[in-house]
Amino acid sequence: MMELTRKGEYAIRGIVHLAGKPLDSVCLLSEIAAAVDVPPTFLAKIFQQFSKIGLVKSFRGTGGGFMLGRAPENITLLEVVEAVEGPIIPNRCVINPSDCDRSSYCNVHPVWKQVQDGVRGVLEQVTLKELAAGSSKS
Amino acid sequence: MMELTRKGEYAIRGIVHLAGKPLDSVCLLSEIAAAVDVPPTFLAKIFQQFSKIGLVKSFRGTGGGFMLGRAPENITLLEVVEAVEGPIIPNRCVINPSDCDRSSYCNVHPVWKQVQDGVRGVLEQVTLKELAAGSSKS
DNA sequence: CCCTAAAAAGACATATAAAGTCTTCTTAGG
DNA sequence: CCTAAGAAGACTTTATATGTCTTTTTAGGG
Ligand code: SF4
Ligand code: SF4
Repeated sequence: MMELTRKGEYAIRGIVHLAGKPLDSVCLLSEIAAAVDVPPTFLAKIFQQFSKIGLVKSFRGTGGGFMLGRAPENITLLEVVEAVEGPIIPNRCVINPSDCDRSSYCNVHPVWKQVQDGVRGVLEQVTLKELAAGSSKS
Repeated sequence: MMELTRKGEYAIRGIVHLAGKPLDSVCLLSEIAAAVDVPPTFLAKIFQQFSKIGLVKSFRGTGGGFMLGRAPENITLLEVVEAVEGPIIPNRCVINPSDCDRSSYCNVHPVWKQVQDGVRGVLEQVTLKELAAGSSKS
């Protein structure tokens, strides 16, 4: 359980690859897709999501492509994951306690909050800069 | 992401209910299902899984039913969850690094191990005894 | 102005997994 | 041998994951 989807995995690979590039260099989607071994059409969808929330900047037309929206040290893995997978929710009652009648007295409920905080805490400590370290090719 | 399935949620509810009963009392599946608001046929499947690994003991025929396999303070939430949901795997490379060519140099890989350990750590600290506290009726 | 290169958008298709049901079989007590 | 349970497995339905395809928009260059 608790498994990251392919989409999430691809998203991370893609943006980490971008983070390994020099800042302000525009990168073709096709180039990224090939480098990280992801179906280009699928990665396109993912980068569109990134673009909407500003995690990456996109440029259309000739000479277009993608670049990182912010400095890699200011983008956390948590942001990336939540951008494409949605919030970290170990159980639905965590985000919406009224979903479950039992939430008011349930002893399990707080455990899921603890799990959520734990996972978020780990992912929040990791930045794209660290993740890209060592994989910078030109 | 990271969401527990209904099956997992039901499993917890069911076994916690059982843990709230006096030890050595046999409990009907139908009674449990009604008490925790789960489709009886579905809960049956879940308890069969529990039974196979000894988390609960089952008795067939007239006067049959289920009872907890061990004392509730010796059963952790982690065991219950993993019994029905399988191991906690934030990403497939965690359980089988050879799945991914990149695992040898990937900087993301260790983060998922950290997440895994974190989640397991939380769930391992919680026992059925604590979860059942306060919900003992008869 | 037109042609081409690129991303954006949305409809579509397929595969897998989750969620639940149904039927038949086995076991045990009375 | 009849009835009350759980065991087992096939089956169905629904939702999600994993893509693909087509069309549109945007931008640069001749
Ligand atoms: S029973 Fe408890 S853990 Fe389960 S959904 Fe309700 S509040 Fe959450
Ligand atoms: S790229 Fe890294 S995180 Fe992703 S599957 Fe491979 S080893 Fe795991």
